[in-house]
Amino acid sequence: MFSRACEYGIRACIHLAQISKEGGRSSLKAIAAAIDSPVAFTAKILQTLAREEIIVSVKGPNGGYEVEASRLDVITLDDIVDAIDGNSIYRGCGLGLKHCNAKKPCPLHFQFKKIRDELKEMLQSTSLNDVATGLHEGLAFLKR
Amino acid sequence: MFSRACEYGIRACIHLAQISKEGGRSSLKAIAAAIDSPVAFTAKILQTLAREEIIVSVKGPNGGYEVEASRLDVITLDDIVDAIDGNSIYRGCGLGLKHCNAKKPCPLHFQFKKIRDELKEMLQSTSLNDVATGLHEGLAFLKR
DNA sequence: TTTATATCGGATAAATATGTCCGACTTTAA
DNA sequence: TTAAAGTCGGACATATTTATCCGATATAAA
Ligand code: FES
Ligand code: FES
Repeated sequence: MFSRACEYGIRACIHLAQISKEGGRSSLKAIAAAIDSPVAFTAKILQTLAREEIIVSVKGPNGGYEVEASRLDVITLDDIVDAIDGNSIYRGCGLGLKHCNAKKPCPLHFQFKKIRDELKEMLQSTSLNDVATGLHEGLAFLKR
Repeated sequence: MFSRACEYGIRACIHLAQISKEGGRSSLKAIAAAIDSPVAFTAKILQTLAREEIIVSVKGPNGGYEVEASRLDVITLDDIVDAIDGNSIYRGCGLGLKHCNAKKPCPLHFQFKKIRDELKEMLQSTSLNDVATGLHEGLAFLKR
């Protein structure tokens, strides 16, 4: 579905959302530990997310990463996926034709479209705030 | 969604379904041309599909590959995906946790499950016969 | 001003997926 | 019986993704 980088990115953002909600901040190491991901690789992904202005990086002692509390409701999963994996989920064809194209569809175009639209809707309508809640209550997990 | 190999595999099977329906047979070269895929790589995939008894390989002159006409209704897209990509679409977690597990779900488990179940239903309920029809009528394409 | 703590970013390495090559084998038809 | 057409499968090559390393840079606190 998503690249590994994107999976780490989403998990990192969810973790950060939870921390940021309480006014906190999380360092690279802490994030990697929280989501059980390779530290250096996670750093790259966080840099990308910071460049795309989804998260904020703070250098120096007591530094780390955070999400602006006021934007927790605004940032959606789709923003994260788009920043890391681009729009290939939407533009790509399920059978690997150059681009998905309803004018010259692959034999599964309409079946794929239905599912993809649902995925799109889900990603676009789910904010970081939405998803950080269950986590805090111990109902969901970012590592196992 | 699927690996490239799986995309080629599905496209090859759809092409073969169309040919086999008319009692024909298609050679490796012809298949690769029909679905616009690299010949040698396609050979590997067809070998896998033949080993899994989804398609039949016929050696020698006038040989090639075919699908038993009587099984066109029985073989589903899910069979093909399973033969090439395995069950990772179903067993894997959307956020990359070891396995999808409702007892200790990731924060997006229920959202993912819904979409995945729909995909599963689609793949399991679509036979080669279903999908080869529109193709024959020029309503769908295997390359572009 | 110094020191410790962090991120930044470029180079590199390892792993996986994709793609190629070629000799061996099988089968049909001449 | 021989030649041609085709698949089989192992070894090899390339591309992409994932992961690591390390020096440079920024910043807060002592
Ligand atoms: S053309 Fe294949 S999914 Fe749209
Ligand atoms: S646990 Fe993540 S999708 Fe089920």
